[in-house]
Amino acid sequence: VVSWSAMLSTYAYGGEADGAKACFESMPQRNVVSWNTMVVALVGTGDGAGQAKQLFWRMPSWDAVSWNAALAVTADGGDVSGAAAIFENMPERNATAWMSMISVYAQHGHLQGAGEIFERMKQQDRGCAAADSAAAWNSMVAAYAKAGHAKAAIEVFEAMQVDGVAPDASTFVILLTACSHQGLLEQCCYYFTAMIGDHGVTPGMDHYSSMISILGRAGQVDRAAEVAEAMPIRGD
RNA sequence: AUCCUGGGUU
Repeated sequence: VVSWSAMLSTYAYGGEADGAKACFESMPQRNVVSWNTMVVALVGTGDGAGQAKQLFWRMPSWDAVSWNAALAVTADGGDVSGAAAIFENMPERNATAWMSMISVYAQHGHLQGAGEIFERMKQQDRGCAAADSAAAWNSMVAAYAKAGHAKAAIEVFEAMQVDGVAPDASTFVILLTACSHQGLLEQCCYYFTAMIGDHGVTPGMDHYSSMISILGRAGQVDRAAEVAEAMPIRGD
């Protein structure tokens, strides 16, 4: 079952819905992972969302991954309230569910909804993986960043540290680009430096390219070149 | 083996 499911996900990855279907149907046995993989495989093909939803409801049983997949499919169709309904009716909410729901709201500009989910997560899930993970906070930082509220994003960034959660590499990618979109050049440089010095995060290609593009847009070609020089590896 | 956070382009 594991190898068949692995094969199935290979089809899914390549966007080959037909191959995935054939594979799914010829499997000797299917478990919940196979079903989940198939549901995801259908997404992004023609009327895939509808088919994925149908398949989802035909599943013999669901796990947390299944529900999250259904949530994602619904949200991709732009159906925010539908996604919210699935979220509310999920038997179990893992870290992924919380983060997905936050980002669904954020992507549709519903900052308040995102904030409410975030608060609920912190209350219901404290001590568990979700609320303590940088990723969960990242989705909230990103929510504000996306809305163009760099200042609020920075506040969340600071709040996470007060809560004892260490920002990770992704946090800084979000933060740097949020500042750049707001034209907060000096803040970018500040956080880039702090990231390395105070947080012990090694800058990756993502961070370098953010910095270079920010500096470039600000006309600071010399500083952009300096950053590029400092890269340990050759860039793209 | 399957869902999920985050940037640049859309």
